[in-house]
Amino acid sequence: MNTPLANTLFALMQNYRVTIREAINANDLGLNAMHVRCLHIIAVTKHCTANDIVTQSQRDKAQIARLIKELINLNLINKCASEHDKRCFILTFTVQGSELFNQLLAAEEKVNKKMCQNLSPEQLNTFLLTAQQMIKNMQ
Amino acid sequence: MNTPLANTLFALMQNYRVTIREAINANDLGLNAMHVRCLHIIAVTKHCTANDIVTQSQRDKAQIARLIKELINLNLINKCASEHDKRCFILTFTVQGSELFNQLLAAEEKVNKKMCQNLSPEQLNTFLLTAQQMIKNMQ
DNA sequence: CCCCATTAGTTGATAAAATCAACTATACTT
DNA sequence: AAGTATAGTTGATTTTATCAACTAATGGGG
Repeated sequence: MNTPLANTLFALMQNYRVTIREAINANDLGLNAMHVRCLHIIAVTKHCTANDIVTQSQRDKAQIARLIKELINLNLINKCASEHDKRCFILTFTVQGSELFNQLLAAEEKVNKKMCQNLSPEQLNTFLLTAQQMIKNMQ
Repeated sequence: MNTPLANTLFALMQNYRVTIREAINANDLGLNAMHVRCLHIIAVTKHCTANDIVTQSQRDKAQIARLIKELINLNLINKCASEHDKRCFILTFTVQGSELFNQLLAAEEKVNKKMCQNLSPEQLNTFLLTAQQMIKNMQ
């Protein structure tokens, strides 16, 4: 946190967070970061269940259950019983939900573009590789 | 959050957070991330006041007031009235506090070393420069 | 010099987020 | 069929964060 590297990483993340929050403007819709995260997980997980979100997000299942309930109340997702396992509910986007999610993606893409301006593809690639090496180093 | 870059950054931060938490083991001492952050700010700010922490951390002053109270109760810092401005209290480390803070620094340094192994100084430098450019891009 | 706007810090109340534990219902194992 | 594991829900609680009101001190302008 006080090494130049950790400091820079923290600053970068903080900036990213603030910028993406503004860009997404999810607050106005009653969404917080965890809601957004859930939507992402639902989007990339086929036949996504609550439990998929729990394992991918590493959060408490009670918390996830409540987030899901809220997303359903906001009419962004549906849950329908799984045919194979009656304990599970499969989560899917509603029309509204996938519309909103596309807006999220567009906003994120915009922030990404902004963050990467003035950087060459090689620079970006090197950056990514270094970051990935760091991740490996810590495992 | 779903672009490769944002994803990698998130993963890196997540890893860093987990690793540093283990290394620091601050939980055992009753410290959370904000406590640690306060300690850092106190360490780098000469004649640090509660308000310095508020502005540097961007948190609510009520929250900071309570964190400070806790750090005092843990006997890690002292507050003594400022001579120049009777509204202010100057925060300083106790002996215990600076001992603990040095341990924190050592732990952070260790994690930093781990994170940077297998990376050349040039690679690290390029990484830092790119990250800093990104921060600039977002401002 | 005094009034008034500003600033530092504290406190109470409340909201938001996260965690724990108990519980139901279904599925799997043997 | 019985016991164990898994998915999800719910209530209670804890932890963090935020809002608003307040005291006390400062400092500038009339």
